[in-house]
Amino acid sequence: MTTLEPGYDTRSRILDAARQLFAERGYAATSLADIASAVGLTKTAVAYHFHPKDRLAAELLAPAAQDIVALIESEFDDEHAFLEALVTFVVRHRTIIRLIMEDIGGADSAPPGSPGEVIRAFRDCIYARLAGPDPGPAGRVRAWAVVGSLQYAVVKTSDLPEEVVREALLTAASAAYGSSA
Amino acid sequence: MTTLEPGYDTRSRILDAARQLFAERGYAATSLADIASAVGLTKTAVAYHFHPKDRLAAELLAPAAQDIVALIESEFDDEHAFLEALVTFVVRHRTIIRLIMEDIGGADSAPPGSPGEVIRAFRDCIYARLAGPDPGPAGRVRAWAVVGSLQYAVVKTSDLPEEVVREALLTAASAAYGSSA
DNA sequence: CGTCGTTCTGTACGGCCGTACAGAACGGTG
DNA sequence: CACCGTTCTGTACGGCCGTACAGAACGACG
Repeated sequence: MTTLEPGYDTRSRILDAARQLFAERGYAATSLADIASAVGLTKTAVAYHFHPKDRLAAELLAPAAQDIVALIESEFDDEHAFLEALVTFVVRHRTIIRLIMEDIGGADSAPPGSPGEVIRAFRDCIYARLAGPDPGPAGRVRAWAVVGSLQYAVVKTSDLPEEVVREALLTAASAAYGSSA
Repeated sequence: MTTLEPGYDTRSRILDAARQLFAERGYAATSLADIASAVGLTKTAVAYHFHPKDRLAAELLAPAAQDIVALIESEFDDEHAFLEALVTFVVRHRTIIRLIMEDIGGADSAPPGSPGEVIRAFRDCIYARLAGPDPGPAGRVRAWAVVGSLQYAVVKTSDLPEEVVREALLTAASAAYGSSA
């Protein structure tokens, strides 16, 4: 490990390939062999670096962790301020947003304390803030519509520059969010 | 088959269970054994009624087929009229909308002429109409946001009455869609 | 009663998955 | 040179998946 350039490290190359494949096909639909062939290795080589498959997801999710806790612990005076922070978060971590929104923690209950548990709590918290306390049917529909718009828009436009997506998404989401009145 | 009550037919019970499980977990994540245990049968019994697993999806998708072709072939003078028709379609077939939007036809290319091919063409057509001809970055983001809001809102509020969801969703989606100006 | 079609069970197969483990290649260090 | 940790290969295992096939149960029909 004389050359410490992180971009050419095998671990980093695996992480990059995994991030892209997870974003395209989802976590469960991407096998270790898929990732391995994308990097030019065997699946056992990938498994050597990331022992359970979960570690791959965990390592990809790690950079977003602080932003997650910042998002759920901060208080926002304006509802629009929260939405803006949420959009910023989603756009910044758009390459792994599918892992957060869909893949990690499906119907099966992960053991308590696992990353899946944390992610689910995060999602519930986001939804609760969007829907507000004791939401009516229209409020529920509206909150889920905002969540869906964030995820889809961000995942399907990964080729666009971050700032462009952020701007357009903020406009669309805040319009949908404020459509109750 | 003396008693022709369709509600108590085994085929119908399998279809109902499959529709619910597909909506909750997705197509690929639901095994024949899951469906079988939900109905109280073995997976081979389910496979007897629906020989390839695809037929299950095909049979669930069939009722929406005419609405699909009606939606992509009709001309709408107003953009808002198209959006209203789209919302109506999505809400009416909300129990299978996940199959259409996500599951059928992922990255792997289905053989031409298969249901997956038709579904993908349908999705592309919907997106093209939402995004308009030669869409800019903001237009792309906005179109995908609308698609995502439709799917999420409809899937996550399956317990609410259809008309309520339709009303609220139409408001939210049209607000997001018309947010360009 | 004998035969048939329908419906379901039991068993088994091949394929893909994640994982485990032994060992080869190789540069660094004594 | 001898030793060692790191990195990767090859092989193999168990588990779950969809599927195939033989046969039991059973009502319908002659």
